[in-house]
Amino acid sequence: MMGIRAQQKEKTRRALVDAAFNQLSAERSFSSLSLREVAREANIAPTSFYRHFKDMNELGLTMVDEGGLTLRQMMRKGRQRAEAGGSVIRISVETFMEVLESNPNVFRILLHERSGTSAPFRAAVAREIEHFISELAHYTEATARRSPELARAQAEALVTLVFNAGAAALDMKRVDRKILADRLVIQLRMVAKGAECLQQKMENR
Amino acid sequence: MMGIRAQQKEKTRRALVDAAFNQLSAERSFSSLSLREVAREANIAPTSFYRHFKDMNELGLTMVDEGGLTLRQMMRKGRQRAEAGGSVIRISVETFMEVLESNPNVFRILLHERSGTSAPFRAAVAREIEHFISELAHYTEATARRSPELARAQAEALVTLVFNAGAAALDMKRVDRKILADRLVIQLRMVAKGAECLQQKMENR
DNA sequence: AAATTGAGCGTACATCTGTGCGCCAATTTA
DNA sequence: TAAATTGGCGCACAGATGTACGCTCAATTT
Repeated sequence: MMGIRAQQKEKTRRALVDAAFNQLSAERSFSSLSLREVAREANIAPTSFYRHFKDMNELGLTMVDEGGLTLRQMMRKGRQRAEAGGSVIRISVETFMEVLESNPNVFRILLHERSGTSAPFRAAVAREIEHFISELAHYTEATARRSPELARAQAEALVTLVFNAGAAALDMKRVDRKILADRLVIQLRMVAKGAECLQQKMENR
Repeated sequence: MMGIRAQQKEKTRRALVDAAFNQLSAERSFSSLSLREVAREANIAPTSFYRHFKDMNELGLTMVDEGGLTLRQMMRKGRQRAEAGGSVIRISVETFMEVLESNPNVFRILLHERSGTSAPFRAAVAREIEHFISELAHYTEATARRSPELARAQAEALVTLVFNAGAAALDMKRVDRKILADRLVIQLRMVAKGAECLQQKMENR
């Protein structure tokens, strides 16, 4: 059991993380947040921030980690739905868009810091996305008898397209998001179909 | 003819733009530059900055415009080379990587501000990239008899993959860039081949 | 030759930032 | 019950930032 003291600490720590997430938006990136702003939003004194995080970077990396968690939950959800049958691509895109919509700021930090100015951040995001890619590559390799290299290239392309669409979808209204999602499905099918063709071509010689 | 006075003005204006470009790096984005830093690097007083730009945003948009110019020059160069024959995809990727290598900071601002926090910036970059996409879509529509919708989706996918690879290539050594470029070529072929298949499928019913 | 213009500078100011220091009060430990 | 720990606070400071204002002086116009 957690002492009343540790509970309170955990509570304000969450308040800090939540405050940071809540300040994110289309026009506000994590790196543009100041320690004081976050502390203000969390209703603590600026100096109290240090009781929880060494600096803003540490807070940010914590947030990226939570993003990774969301990503993995999303994968699980997608896999469950796919088991019920239907177009894997379509189901995956739908799942992605749903999760994106209910956790916009989690994706904001992932998508933005992926190409941000902090090497540790980029590495952390890359690591999370790498999960995605390798899992996908493994799946394709197994179910479609794809060669490892081709499976890898295919998975990368798919993930690139999905995340890119995600970044674009973040600031769209529902209607436009639907159009985007439909186009994304087509693009993913292109990659899948094309990979299949390339695979056959390689086998026939 | 330009008076000696206008010449001098143009000269320090360029100094400002160049100073800003030169400060960009993997760990330094445009939005993290301060007016004073840029002025310092350009060897002018901070307040003199205003003789040339209303604020940092205006400077940034100027830089994005120059980026658009670079992009269009790249397209021309690629088209010329492609006329000589050979794999269009491979030639395009090679051209892209060359231009990327010799103008890293031009691409930095394009690639970063594409998903940045300033709506005007995002719009400006999107406009430049849209050139790319529509030109490519038109080309595919004409030479491969692709339907407009499919051509558009295909072009978008291609451009997404290319620019994404470009962002990743920016901070790589030459060797890794080569590997990346080869994989990119494969991915682009997937899209091209897949689009072809989808097109045929649509026609056969 | 005289008057006007304008690029560039220095000073100044209000505002914001991160963070060191010492205190308090409540919880935890001894 | 006494002592130690620690989350949270206020104060204070140095440094950086954007920008308003007014000056200078060379180029340009009249």
